[in-house]
Amino acid sequence: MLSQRSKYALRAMTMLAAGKPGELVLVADIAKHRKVPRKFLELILLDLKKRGLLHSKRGKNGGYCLARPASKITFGEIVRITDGPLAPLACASLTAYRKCDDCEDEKTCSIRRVMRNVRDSAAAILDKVSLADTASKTR
Amino acid sequence: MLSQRSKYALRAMTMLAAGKPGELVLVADIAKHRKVPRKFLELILLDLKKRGLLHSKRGKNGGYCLARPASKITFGEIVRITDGPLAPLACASLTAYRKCDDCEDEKTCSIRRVMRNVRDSAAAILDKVSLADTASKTR
DNA sequence: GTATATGTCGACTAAACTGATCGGGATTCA
DNA sequence: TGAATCCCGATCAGTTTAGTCGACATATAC
Repeated sequence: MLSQRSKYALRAMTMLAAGKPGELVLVADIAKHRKVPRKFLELILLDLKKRGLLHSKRGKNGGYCLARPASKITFGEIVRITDGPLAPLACASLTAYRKCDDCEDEKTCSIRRVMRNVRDSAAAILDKVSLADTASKTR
Repeated sequence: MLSQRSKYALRAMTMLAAGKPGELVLVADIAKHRKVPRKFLELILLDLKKRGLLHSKRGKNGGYCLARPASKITFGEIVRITDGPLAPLACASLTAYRKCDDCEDEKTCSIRRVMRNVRDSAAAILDKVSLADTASKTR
């Protein structure tokens, strides 16, 4: 299950995708419209910014906007940033591979094989769906 | 990502599936061969038993065995017992549906729609793969 | 320059969860 | 009886999660 963090991130991003590209939106506005605790949202947006998904401007009339066109930001990216790898097992992850501690033979591990399939099918969806695919329906 | 619990459960179950049907196996043996902390494994097996996946016998010459043919026990069942619903969001779950707190219109929620697809594709795999599919390769 | 709005950031907290251990109880068999 | 074995409640340390607080940096408007 996705963390609250991830859910909030997705909500915020779909809201930004629904507006005009480049238009700055206040953290407070996102928090209000998407029902996200304000201060918590700040942390999440900051993180998304550091990972290159958002731009921000400080000071008066500041705010956040998408760093790229909505069509170039996928659900997969957002989820990986806020929740970590998609794969159910680290040894089945592409973006965050790590060898199992106790598994001798990765090649023949049927658990890994199955989980790799799960990962692949999740990635096939999440890495294809972009914020643009949701923008029209979200407002 | 799957919890350690789930990983241990899957390892234990594949081991039981690899043996003769109905043959009793000691917790201690599973713990040893699958490198799972013994006491922790007891809890997990007990849980799987309560949910109808395992049979056990107490006392001398006791042990655990699968409660059904390996072909009738799926990865999906095991994961749901040890890790909860497959869906990334409760509102996208079939077996553990719960309405989103803050989502007004489920019908048009694009986040939900995407996550429902992810759930469906994961379930399509995990509910189809059974322990029998792994048994031959696991020994 | 000053005031003010706004993002930035580190520290902090309470609660829940995770992974695991301990000690003993109940049951079965020989 | 006694050894083997599953059953079970209590406990625990560490991590994660969700969220708050307060101060600071920066930009704009005046």
